[in-house]
Amino acid sequence: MGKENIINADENDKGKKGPDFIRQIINRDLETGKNGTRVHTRFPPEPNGYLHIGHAKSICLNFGIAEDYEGGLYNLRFDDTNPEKEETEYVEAIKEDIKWLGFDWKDRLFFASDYFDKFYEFALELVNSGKAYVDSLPAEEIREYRGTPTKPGKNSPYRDRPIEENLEMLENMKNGKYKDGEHILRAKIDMSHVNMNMRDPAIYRIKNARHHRTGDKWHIYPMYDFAHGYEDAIEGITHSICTLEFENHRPLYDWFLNNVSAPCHPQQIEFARLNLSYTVMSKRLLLELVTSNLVDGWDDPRMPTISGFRRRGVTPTAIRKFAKEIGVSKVNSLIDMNFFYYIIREEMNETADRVMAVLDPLRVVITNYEEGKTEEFDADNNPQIEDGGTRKIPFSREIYIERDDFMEDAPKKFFRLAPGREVRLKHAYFLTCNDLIKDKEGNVTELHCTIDPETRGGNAPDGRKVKGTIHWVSAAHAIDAEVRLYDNLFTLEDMADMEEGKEYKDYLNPESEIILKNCKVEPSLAHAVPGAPYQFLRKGYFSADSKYHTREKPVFNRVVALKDSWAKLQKK
RNA sequence: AUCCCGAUGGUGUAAUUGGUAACACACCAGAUUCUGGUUCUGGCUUUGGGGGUUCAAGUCCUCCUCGGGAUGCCA
Repeated sequence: MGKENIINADENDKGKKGPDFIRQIINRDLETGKNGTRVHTRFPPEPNGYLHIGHAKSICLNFGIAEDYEGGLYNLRFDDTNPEKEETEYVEAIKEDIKWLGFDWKDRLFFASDYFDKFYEFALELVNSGKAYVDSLPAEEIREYRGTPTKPGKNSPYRDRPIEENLEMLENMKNGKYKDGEHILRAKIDMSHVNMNMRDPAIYRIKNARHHRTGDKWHIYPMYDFAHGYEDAIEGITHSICTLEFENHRPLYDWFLNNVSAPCHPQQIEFARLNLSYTVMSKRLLLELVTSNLVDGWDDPRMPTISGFRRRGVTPTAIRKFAKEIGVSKVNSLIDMNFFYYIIREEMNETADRVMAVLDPLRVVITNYEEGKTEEFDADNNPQIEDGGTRKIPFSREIYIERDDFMEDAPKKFFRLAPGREVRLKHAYFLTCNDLIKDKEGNVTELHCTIDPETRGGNAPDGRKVKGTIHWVSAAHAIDAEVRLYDNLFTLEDMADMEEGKEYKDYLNPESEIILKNCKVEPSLAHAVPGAPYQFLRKGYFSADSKYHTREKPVFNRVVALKDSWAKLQKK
């Protein structure tokens, strides 16, 4: 049974890639029967901020692993051991984001605070076996006593406090008899250990603070290192997957489990957290962006948060695909944001309905088209899908085209509209520009063009070709819309490379959000709902903004631009 | 400085665990196209350095170099 459960390259990834190093470890454990046939993981967020794409990687890893193995289980556990930083608001937001990603933890929602009583029993065990003591040194002195990586620390004068006294003081700590920081419970390990984490680490600190779930019951709160392994053990976690910065803490994780009567001993495995170019993944910085109103909340479409990407129009499947494709390793790496954009495009190319929207309108009068006349064309919704269906597009004498689809002095390589040149209006007619009208400043304000009636539907009976096809909307039928173009939040590829003396705000991209208020979109977009992807033909993938979009005042966000080889050519 | 971890093309991840270094992205060139999108074809570039074991090393050993982490009563 366990053997059949083992993931190999063939079934996991169509023979392309072998299992990642974590799944290899699990495969081995299954072979040796280390945990029987069980595979049980968890995602343990601290409810002190919103989830970002880096958390999504971790969720997809942890929960994805459990889903991969027959009978695998995964828990959602809030690691709420620090009452001063955590809030219920975040708990709800985190649950919503994970659900949206498509994971269902069923009845396995837990809180570290549910285990506070058990933690206390474990602490008593440690005290009773002489492996923990109450220290009364002030924080600064504890720091001094700890030494440095090159100099060993020295024992606290309170290190050999009698067990009975420790017990009594711990009880008093618990009951709120002391002020914050007055005493601390520490593990008695080794003050000269080469691993600083092992130099008598803190177990309980006094915080006379109200906890979002346990209220005023506790006056002491457990430290991460002490609590985390117990949380895992209590839940029967088999593989406790965390990020690289906890590698130095693994000996501690194991020490705490080894020195009490823990129900089992999960294995901690570390992987490299996600770094994405042109953005930051630090909760502190993201919180700062929000509180200083540099962005429009945690779900600003420029934010690398799950809720930000959701509002922008990214789909959960794209995020999951991304998480899978970037892989897992122990190397600190920087993923190119363009790779994420590629994943989004790859999906939306298949799923997004094509529509026409003119972002920067230029009026075109078709001088040989009857005034007041309207006709309709059938337009395919998605050429990638066989039965993608069609919709009607109205056409009339005055239309809008994209301003940069016209050039007065056009180079040879420019395949779009220019005086005397002919292009195709997508789905409609061939169009030739005859005249242009300018304002006093010399800006082109209107084009006078003619269509070839013979080319109705988009093809010429005489077989002549046009180099360019452009999109358009009928002026009389267009819907006014606001369109927001989003781009990278920061201008620096690797935000870890910030120059000294500068702060991350110095690298904010002023063009990360461009709001266009005079856009003209085709009538079918009247039914757009947030989350549904559209391809604005030749422009990019867009979705209605979940915060501001209304039927009366449409607002569309650009999820990602289309590849643009003309723009690339121009740069040369 | 000490300890821990890591190093495979421009980027990210593989390599049947000692047996032809591959997949994707990016980039370049061309073809196709009623989206300068998509699709297709071709090209480019890789095992950080020295030494060793072996018939055979990206993989094992050793030294070096470089990068990251660790000196919270944060997680």
